[in-house]
Amino acid sequence: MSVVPARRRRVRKAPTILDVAAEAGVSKSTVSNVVRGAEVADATRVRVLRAIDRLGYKPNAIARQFVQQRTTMLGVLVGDLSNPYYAQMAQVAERAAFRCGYTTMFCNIEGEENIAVAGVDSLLEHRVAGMVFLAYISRTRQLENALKQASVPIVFLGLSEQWGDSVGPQDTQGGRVATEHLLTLGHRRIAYVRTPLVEPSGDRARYAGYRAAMRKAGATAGSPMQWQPGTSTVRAGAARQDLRETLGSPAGPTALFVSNDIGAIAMIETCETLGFAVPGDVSIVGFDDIALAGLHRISLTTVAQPLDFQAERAVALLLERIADPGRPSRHESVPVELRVRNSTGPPAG
Amino acid sequence: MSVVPARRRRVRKAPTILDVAAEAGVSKSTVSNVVRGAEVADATRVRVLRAIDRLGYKPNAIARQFVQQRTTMLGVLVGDLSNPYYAQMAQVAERAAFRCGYTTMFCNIEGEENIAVAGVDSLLEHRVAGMVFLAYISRTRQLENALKQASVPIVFLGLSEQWGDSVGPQDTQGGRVATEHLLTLGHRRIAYVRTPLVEPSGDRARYAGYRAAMRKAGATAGSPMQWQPGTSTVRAGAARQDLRETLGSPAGPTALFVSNDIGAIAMIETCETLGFAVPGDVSIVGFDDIALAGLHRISLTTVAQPLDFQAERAVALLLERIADPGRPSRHESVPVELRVRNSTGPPAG
DNA sequence: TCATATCCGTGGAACGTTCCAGGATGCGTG
DNA sequence: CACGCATCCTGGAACGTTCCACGGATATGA
Repeated sequence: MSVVPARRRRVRKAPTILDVAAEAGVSKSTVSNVVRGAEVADATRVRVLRAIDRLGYKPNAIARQFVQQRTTMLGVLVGDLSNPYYAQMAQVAERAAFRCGYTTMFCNIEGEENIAVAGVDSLLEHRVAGMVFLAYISRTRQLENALKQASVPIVFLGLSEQWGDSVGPQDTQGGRVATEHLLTLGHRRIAYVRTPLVEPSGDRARYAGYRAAMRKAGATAGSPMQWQPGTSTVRAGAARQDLRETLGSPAGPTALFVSNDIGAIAMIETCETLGFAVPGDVSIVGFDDIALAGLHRISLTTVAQPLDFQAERAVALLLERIADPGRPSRHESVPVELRVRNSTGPPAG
Repeated sequence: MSVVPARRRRVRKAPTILDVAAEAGVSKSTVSNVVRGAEVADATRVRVLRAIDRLGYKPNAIARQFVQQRTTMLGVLVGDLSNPYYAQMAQVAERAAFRCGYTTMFCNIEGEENIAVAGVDSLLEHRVAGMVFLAYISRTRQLENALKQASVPIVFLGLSEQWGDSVGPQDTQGGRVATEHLLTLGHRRIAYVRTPLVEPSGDRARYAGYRAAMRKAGATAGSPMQWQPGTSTVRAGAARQDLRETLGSPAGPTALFVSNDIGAIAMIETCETLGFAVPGDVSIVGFDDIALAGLHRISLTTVAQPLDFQAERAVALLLERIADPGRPSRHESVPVELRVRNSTGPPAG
């Protein structure tokens, strides 16, 4: 009876570097060197590679990450994957990361803070090398703390942020050109419509652009109308208004600037359901230029922001910071561009 | 001068279980027990929890996974996140996995086999506990091998497969009801249009349903028309045809059954660009019922498959198999339902 | 021939956790 | 008091890799 405790048996245990070493008749270090692409004499290398092939060895990334005390995983906190705005950025970010040898862990936060906090925790427990924050959630104290206490780099994508790195569109400029487009068409009563689907700071900047353009043209800027897609009432300040009445009244807006495309498309739907033609009775401008906006049937005039480019930059910034954590934080804002389509036209009458 | 090699120093090293143990005055095992929720006397537990809080300790999932020789990560191979069909399923799958304590690693394969193979490799190196295959790529030998050699469970989502588990829609039934709908409207010349955006086996089944319905009604089923969205030519067998001529000819189809919604919506665009009204000149039916199809401006008649339900089931099947690898493989096909909207109507004349 | 340099390969420590056998303590019972 | 038992905690081994200092050949130069 052996005193040595039997090695726990497993079904079809995956071969390790030691199995390969034995098979090839070299030390584990040599196998490690081959796998990592370090200098090894050619003859030895092929011997090892053959052994790897015979055994079907796959390096254990978990063990590697464990010993190296760092991972090649990025975490992505994404607001809502079924929203094409996020989906597209998420996709590009994943591709960019993969190209650089990083895998990507996603966490859908669905606009809920507690999920977001749990997601951050989970990502940190998995020791991701960095995080991409790609969400519109209005960050409360708890989430803010969770993010700030995280000892890993964070890049904010689609918005600019005081701390960490960030990549976002030129929101103010975008708000301005959208509004100027409507003014040029002859509109004077233009409303700014805010939906919950946009990040608060970006929203404020877009509104600021709108205000600036209105003021410059001598038109009166209204306060933002809050709108929840799917409903037909809006809130302006404390007052609730019925959308049908608002648009139907003689003093009502002839054009709407909705702060994001998903909201703008939903607004087109709602307006038409209420019997207002777009752009005949009301012109609508969006923001983002998601793929959907370009469909003929939709044809939304919008402010295009280069989603792919931003996602690429975000990953690039993140990797730079991972490589050099001491680097001062960077904030990139990328130019936007008006895309005129068929949801806007001159005001009626 | 000390002979003992100095422990490599790191900036702000994350606290480990040992730091917590020292802080709380207990052994590392006790801390481990607290963290894992094992039985620990209440007094000790609070002492440990306080220490955890003071130090800001976060369990190291990498180390845990390493010692346990298994992870709580699922890999998802997704065809194309910017396609809402996948995005929605991916989102639901991620949520379901997260609820069960699993994190999700995504890999966008973008329809390219070599990316898919590299992605599978990467997921396996990270020792994911299982994989969800959510893509339309036609699997060539190499990818097929990579998947089969993977020693982890795989579930195919959105398609049925001979091996592994799978969850998919009742494709044949769906093809039948879509076709019957058009027949009922009075169409006799109905074409089946295949785009590269659908998984081959699902496509074949939908076509089979179409054929069956046509035969039963005494109409002649054509061979599938291959169509690449964005172009205006189709291939039927070996022959290339111009879409404008095809639809314009007196013997041309009065209705199209496109095998997926993204393709169907693109087809509406193309038809209208070519001057054919939908549904006036040509009726179009899709398959999937993505959110987009329900927009007023699109209003696509389509075969609805419960995407959320399928994604949930796929994760459930995967976790069951992870828990019991010996379980016989399961294939679930879920019922579909015709959703009649405004892209179909009686044939012209 | 010896010293030195170069080239390749090796062995051991370390990473942070889990798991398990067993130790310490306290309590009830014969 | 001795013993058994329950309760609670502990220490060590193991996981698969990387990294580093070192070792043994072989070549080079004096």
